Amino acid sequence: MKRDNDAELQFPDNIRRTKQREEVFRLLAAASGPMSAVDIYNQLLQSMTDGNFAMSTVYRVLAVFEEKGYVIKSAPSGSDMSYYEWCRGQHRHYAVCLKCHRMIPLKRCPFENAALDAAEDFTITGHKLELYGYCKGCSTKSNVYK
Amino acid sequence: MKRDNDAELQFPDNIRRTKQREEVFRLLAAASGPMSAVDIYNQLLQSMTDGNFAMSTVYRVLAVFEEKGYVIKSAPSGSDMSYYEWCRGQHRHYAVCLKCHRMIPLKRCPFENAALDAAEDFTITGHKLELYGYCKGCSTKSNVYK
DNA sequence: GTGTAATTGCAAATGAGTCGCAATTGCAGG
DNA sequence: CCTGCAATTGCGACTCATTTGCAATTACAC
Repeated sequence: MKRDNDAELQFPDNIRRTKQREEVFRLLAAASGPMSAVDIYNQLLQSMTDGNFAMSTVYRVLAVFEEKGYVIKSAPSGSDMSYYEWCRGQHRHYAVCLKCHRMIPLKRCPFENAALDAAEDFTITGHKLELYGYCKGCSTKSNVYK
Repeated sequence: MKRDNDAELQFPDNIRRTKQREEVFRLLAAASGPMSAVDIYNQLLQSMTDGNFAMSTVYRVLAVFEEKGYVIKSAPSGSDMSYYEWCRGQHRHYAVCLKCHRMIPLKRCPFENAALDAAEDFTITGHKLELYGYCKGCSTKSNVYK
């Protein structure tokens, strides 16, 4: 009965604890899928009746989490903003609904199993794949470019 | 010797011809990969010593091309802007360099051939896959949601 | 407790992309 | 070739997600 991404997520101990960061962590840990910064901000405004929360703080907290490798930032085409997800180990793919923009996690990575039956009840009309890494020039030279 | 995406690209005949559209078409047809609107704008400024070119025109021309299905718009994560590519038939995947952001076309679609050896001389450190389509709710209801 | 560096709130800046509007241009029909 | 009107363009102002400068606040080691 215990899902493997439920209650066992802990606030990372190599990151300075602040109320704001704990709140963002709490939301991301409880979320079923990626959230936008605005999503997070709005939910934060509701749950916090005391201190204020600045939008810029949300972005900065997310940036720290991402930099430390706890959060994955992604920007599905069709949406003009980024989505953030607490990283739970195994890499994930999503089926993005063209209409409501919901991101539905795939049951498994299609590269391991080409069946592509994706999530249940999802009509696939297209897909997008991007590989990341370094091209010949960039993998030999050091990190100079921009 | 004749590459299949070389000289045989024609300006579409179901689109009104203007100097600006022809120029954008010329650039995209000559490009080896996707270009950003800013790329296009800058190259246009150089090659055209006569009339002026507005950034908004570039966006509008690209929008028309995309709407008619001649151009594919994409936004690789890590870059905060969109890239446009003249559509040459078969769908394409790219290896995106994390450093210089160049988009290098894959020799074939990894879904057809899982080898994933990608372009030559490219070190893959990760990949991103997105499926597009409609979730259960959206595929049954009509197009109301935003 | 105290001090200091890290973090935050705020407000202003940025930058890609969009939009309204008046001036220009493509092109169908004479 | 000329005319007229709808489509297209240039311009500048605008939007909106995200970033940044700075002064005030806060976490946490000593």
